Amino acid sequence: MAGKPKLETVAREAGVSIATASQVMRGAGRISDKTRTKVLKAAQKLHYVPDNRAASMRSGQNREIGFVINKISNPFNAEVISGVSDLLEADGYLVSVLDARDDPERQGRHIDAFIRNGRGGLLWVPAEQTPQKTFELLAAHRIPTVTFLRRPQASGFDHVGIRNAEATAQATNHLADLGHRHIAYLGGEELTAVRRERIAGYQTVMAERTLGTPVIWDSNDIKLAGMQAMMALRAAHPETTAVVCNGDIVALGACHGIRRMGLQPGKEISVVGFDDIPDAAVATPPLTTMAVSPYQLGRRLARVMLERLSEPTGPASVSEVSAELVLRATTGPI
Amino acid sequence: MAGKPKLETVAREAGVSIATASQVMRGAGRISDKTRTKVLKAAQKLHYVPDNRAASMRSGQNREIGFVINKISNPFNAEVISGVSDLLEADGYLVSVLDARDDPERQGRHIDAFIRNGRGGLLWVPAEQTPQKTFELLAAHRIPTVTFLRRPQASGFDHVGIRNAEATAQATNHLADLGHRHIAYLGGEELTAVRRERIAGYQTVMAERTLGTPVIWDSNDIKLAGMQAMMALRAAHPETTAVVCNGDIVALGACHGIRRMGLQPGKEISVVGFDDIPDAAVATPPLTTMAVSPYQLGRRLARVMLERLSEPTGPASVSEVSAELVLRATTGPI
DNA sequence: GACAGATGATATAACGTTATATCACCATTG
DNA sequence: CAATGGTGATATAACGTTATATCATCTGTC
Repeated sequence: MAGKPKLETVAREAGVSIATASQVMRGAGRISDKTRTKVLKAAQKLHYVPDNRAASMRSGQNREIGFVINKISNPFNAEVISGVSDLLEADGYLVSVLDARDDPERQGRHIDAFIRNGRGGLLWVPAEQTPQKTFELLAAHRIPTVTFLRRPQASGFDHVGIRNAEATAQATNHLADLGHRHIAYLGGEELTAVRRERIAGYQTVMAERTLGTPVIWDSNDIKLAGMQAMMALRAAHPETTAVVCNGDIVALGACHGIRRMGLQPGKEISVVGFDDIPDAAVATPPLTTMAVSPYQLGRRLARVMLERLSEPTGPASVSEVSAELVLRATTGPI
Repeated sequence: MAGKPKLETVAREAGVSIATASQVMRGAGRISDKTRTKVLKAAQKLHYVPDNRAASMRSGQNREIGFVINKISNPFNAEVISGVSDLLEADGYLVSVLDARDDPERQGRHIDAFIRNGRGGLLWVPAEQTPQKTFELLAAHRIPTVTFLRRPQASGFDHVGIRNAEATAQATNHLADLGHRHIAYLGGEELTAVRRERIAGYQTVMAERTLGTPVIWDSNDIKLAGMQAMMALRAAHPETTAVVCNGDIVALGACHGIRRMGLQPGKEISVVGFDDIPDAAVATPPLTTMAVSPYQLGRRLARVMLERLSEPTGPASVSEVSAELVLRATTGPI
């Protein structure tokens, strides 16, 4: 029971060469049934666990996939992770998650470590303000990379995302159809790529249907902030009767704020969320929202990665998924 | 711009030996300032990134820490992860998260891959029904391991957890002090180690203060289930005027259920949660709960890991943190 | 029975680092 | 001036795999 058993230990125990033991362990080459079982028995007896570092270094292959994400606690992300790992694990890959918390510096460290360790592929929601350098690094090292949600400011990367503009346009149209004219956009803080797209969809409809002047109101992505922002927005623009929100968390906060003001979400003020997080359906009142199935999105992301891995040199693909309007109780006629 | 630059490429560019380049890169050995800058310049020019696999294989060191967890979306866990990585990253470690989703088989695969890749240390919330084999594997490979929250059924592992029995006893006492006698325990499904401890604390107080007969009611750990469970519990035991919950999510669901029945949380029925997740403070009404700072808990966890890493052979330590009763609006006199 | 072609096993050189030992050189000292 | 000791650089052998080439041995065929 001295040091860890290695291939050599197993080979000696089974009375074969290292090369043979190696071939048995990974089911390659031509090996007779007799020696195969001999080696497997020896490996089992010694509790042999192969060293992936040596293997991946020599073979240039690594079935470890990293997923760099920016808010691990977001239930939407959690579902995406489930979808991603279910599909990739079925193919023998392992997915490990790194939370960059939207800090480009932390993200840089993570990606650096990722390259250092010769991982097999990277799934990545690029942080806002990601320096060009990071993209170049990944390209230079030819790391199979699929960006997610946030379309990178660099070309040559596969991408899976949501049709954001289309979705908020649909939400705004829904509210306009109900008779609302003073519709505000609530949530988000900086002009992230995603938010820019969503705001664009909202503004297009506001202009096309000649509704009230667009109002865009910032809010941090937590419930409490959403509540305060809703109250401040209403104070500044009392004519507002509906809000399109940047996300469900803010939307739920907004509903809370509406009740705080003695009004009812879906009556005096209508609210549409985005994401359809689990809480949306059980909130009081249940939230009308733009839904994309995060689990399915995760599976799509995994599928794109598998394609990239099997065809490392093919052209970059971009696939975008439509969101669906889920009608619940927070929207109603004016 | 052919293959990836390696130490040899850098050394040649700088006109020194590989050994010298290696020493410069990791700041070891005796190197003159002149050659140091020469090598660093060459490395920068070539965009050299060291290969950690080779380094860790040779040196036997790896500053990658894995965190195997069971519900990545739980905001409590997310905060723990923040605390853990903040502390460990400051020491040059990298934390990657694997979600086992309480499936011992998936967990086994993750830990297996972890060992294969020779990671530096493991932070681990053992899944329920973790086979003894998994513990033995970790012990045999001498992986620095710290278990978290769930005390393992094996000895020799460092552990960081919460004083569960003490906490639920405090919650129950609080309700009893307010005059409640028929207090139920709501939430959880199987007799997990954590839940067993919490129920024990509840039962002890129920017996010591000769309150009503203890009622334990199962519920899945999602809001909707908590709501339904509360309504079913009340139907079966109409005398119940207070519930101690297994977690905040169930507690929030329970409050929802109470309102559904036309009653008010904190008036007709009191509710105490557990965890103090962000939503607890902003719910209507704000939730009384047993709080442990997950961020601080994460830092504690990281500190124990650092100690273990610096002292691989020391005796196993167990440290448990007390929870604190946070009074909000869901508890009141009978 | 000589030869081709399978079949099964093996020797050996990588993969890219780091640790150890060694070496050349120069300055100091008695 | 020989002996000592410090400084800066290097050669070399690991670390544990896998890929390639090679080598016996056996089977069947003419």
